[in-house]
Amino acid sequence: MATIKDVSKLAGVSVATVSRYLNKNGYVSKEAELAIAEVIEKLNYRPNTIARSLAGKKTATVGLMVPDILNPFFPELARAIEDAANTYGYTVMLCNTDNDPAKEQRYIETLLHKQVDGIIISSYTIQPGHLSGLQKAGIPVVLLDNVFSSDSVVSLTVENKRGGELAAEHLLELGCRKIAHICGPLSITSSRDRTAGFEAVSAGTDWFTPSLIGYSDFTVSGGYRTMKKLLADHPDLDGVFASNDLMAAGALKALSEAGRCVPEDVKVIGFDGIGLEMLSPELSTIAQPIYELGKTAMDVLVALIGKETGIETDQVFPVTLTAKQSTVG
Amino acid sequence: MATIKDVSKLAGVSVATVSRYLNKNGYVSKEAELAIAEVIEKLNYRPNTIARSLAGKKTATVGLMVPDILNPFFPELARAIEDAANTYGYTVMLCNTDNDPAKEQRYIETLLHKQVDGIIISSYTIQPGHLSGLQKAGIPVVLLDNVFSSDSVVSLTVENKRGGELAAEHLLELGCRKIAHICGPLSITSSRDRTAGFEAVSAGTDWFTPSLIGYSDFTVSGGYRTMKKLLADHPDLDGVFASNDLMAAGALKALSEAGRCVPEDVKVIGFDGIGLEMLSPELSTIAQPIYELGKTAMDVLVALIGKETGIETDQVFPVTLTAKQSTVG
DNA sequence: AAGTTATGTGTAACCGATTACACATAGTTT
DNA sequence: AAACTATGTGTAATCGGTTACACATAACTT
Repeated sequence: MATIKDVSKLAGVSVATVSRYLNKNGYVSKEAELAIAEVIEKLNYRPNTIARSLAGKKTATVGLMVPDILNPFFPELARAIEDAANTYGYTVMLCNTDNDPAKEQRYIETLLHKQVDGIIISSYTIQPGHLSGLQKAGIPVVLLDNVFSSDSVVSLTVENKRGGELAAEHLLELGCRKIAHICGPLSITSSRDRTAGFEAVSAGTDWFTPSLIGYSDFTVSGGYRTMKKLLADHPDLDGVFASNDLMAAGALKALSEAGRCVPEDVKVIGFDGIGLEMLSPELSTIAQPIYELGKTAMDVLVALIGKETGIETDQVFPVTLTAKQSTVG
Repeated sequence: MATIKDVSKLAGVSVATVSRYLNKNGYVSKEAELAIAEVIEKLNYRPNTIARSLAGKKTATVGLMVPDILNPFFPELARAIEDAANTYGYTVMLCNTDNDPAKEQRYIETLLHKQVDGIIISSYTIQPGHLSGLQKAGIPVVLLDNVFSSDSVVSLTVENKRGGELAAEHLLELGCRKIAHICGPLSITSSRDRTAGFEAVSAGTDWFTPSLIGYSDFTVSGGYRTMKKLLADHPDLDGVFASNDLMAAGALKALSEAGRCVPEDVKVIGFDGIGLEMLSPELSTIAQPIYELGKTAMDVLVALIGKETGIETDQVFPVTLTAKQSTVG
């Protein structure tokens, strides 16, 4: 593989001039430019990224840490981030953390020593203290769905509480008079907020009782089990709001097995807006702008890497009601 | 961040000795060892991966190219590969190619210049010629689901044809007497093989006719549309084999909308074995050992990177029938 | 006792880029 | 005409490691 030296020799200039040409900084004469361009073409020369990183301190690589790429929410996010990264000339390193703080720490260390230019973290378990190594090294971080303000850490979230309200309101408007709620892990802020939104709307109604809230874990099987229990306790329920789409899908399955028709007997709405087009009936949901979240995360990260100032440290994105067959038939 | 020089100075030895200590090659005395270990601990020193790569030609990074991480097959693969990579101390760069040869080429170039140690490619469109740059640079490649023998390129596939046979046999054994087939893109070898397996079993029967085969595209909506058409042409069909699980899920949806009960009226089986636990009824499938495929891909890649010899260039993995509600109730 | 072999260490070249600095020349100001 | 400024280029240090090679000493061989 050709090096910058080969190019400089063949083009009859110094490596400095070639480097200036490549990076478009400093002066380079028209003649030199042409000569270099020609040689580069001829040798099919591409600068060695590793050497460039060592000298220039930039790797054009970002880390993406997600709990588990198997959860369909994260491929959507990853895809958006990868697309955006691509347009900026960045490459993405994928890290599955399993929400295991030890694994998270190991990956942060690894990414730190691989000198990624920035990191996007989606994690329920991360704590401000875990990021101190990155802060010290001046590596920018964008946090998804986990807010803790701090310099050089930007957080992106959605209107989780408003989403919970929207879901409850939607079911009420459709005539539901006994709405159950499958809530996610209480350790997760956004999960708590969604439930809070639901409660804000339901708590005042005559049908509401705390046992209509079933606690679950954001998985399909968890939603399935919790739905079964709710059905046993409240056979007359006519609406269900699950704090994420996977649990909602599990609820649909439990309802179908129990012989309930959706949406005729029971209306179901989820949260997230992941593309679960295989479901029948199709799932109504409170959709997050997942692609936009991912893209913005990357945009912001690139801005931080470029030491731009005036970046909002906390951005909250709107959610939108997407009514499908599971509520409106 | 501390460098090897800092360590060598504080420990009172040369950088060479520290390097030998770090890489466990060459001789290092007990005293030196202890002194170095102590200093490393004290400075919390970690070797700079970039510098190490530049000098040592190894980046401990591998590229993973997949068509689209949004297709649930690929997160499963990615997860397996990432887990395996992790145990070897490798990091994974994720690339979505969209089966676009130009994008593929760009990514190969990028990975080449980022000097990844190896690449795992899952692609329907890749051609032997596209890999010549990698071959020339001596970067090992493992190909998934796309066979073309060549040195330093290992291919991993599954018994696609046998899977098609298994699916057809399974439906026949369950009493189906008119089985439709939703086949995938004919441009994809494994897709053709699955269909060939189905045909091998069905072609001899009295009910078989070519119009029972519907052509589709490996997506949920494609499976849905094709199922509708098949139902219109053959209202009396009582079994469906789809060449992948996504199309099978689409078929289930179409059947449900058409008022057909699965598996009572129609039995459905897919192919792949991706975890579609949200479906009701749960989907029977011809399962590929996806996790094992991914893990093996990484194992083989590491072996190739280590210049091990005697690696089988073509490995074919078995498939297994997983009977669930969509065929056996 | 001389010749090997094993052990241990340091110097300096090298990987392939970037960039500070020195220097030269041409074009503008005063 | 002297003094600047803008343009253009090359030398060499630097990034932070690895490793070939030279050299020294200790431990075995015969």
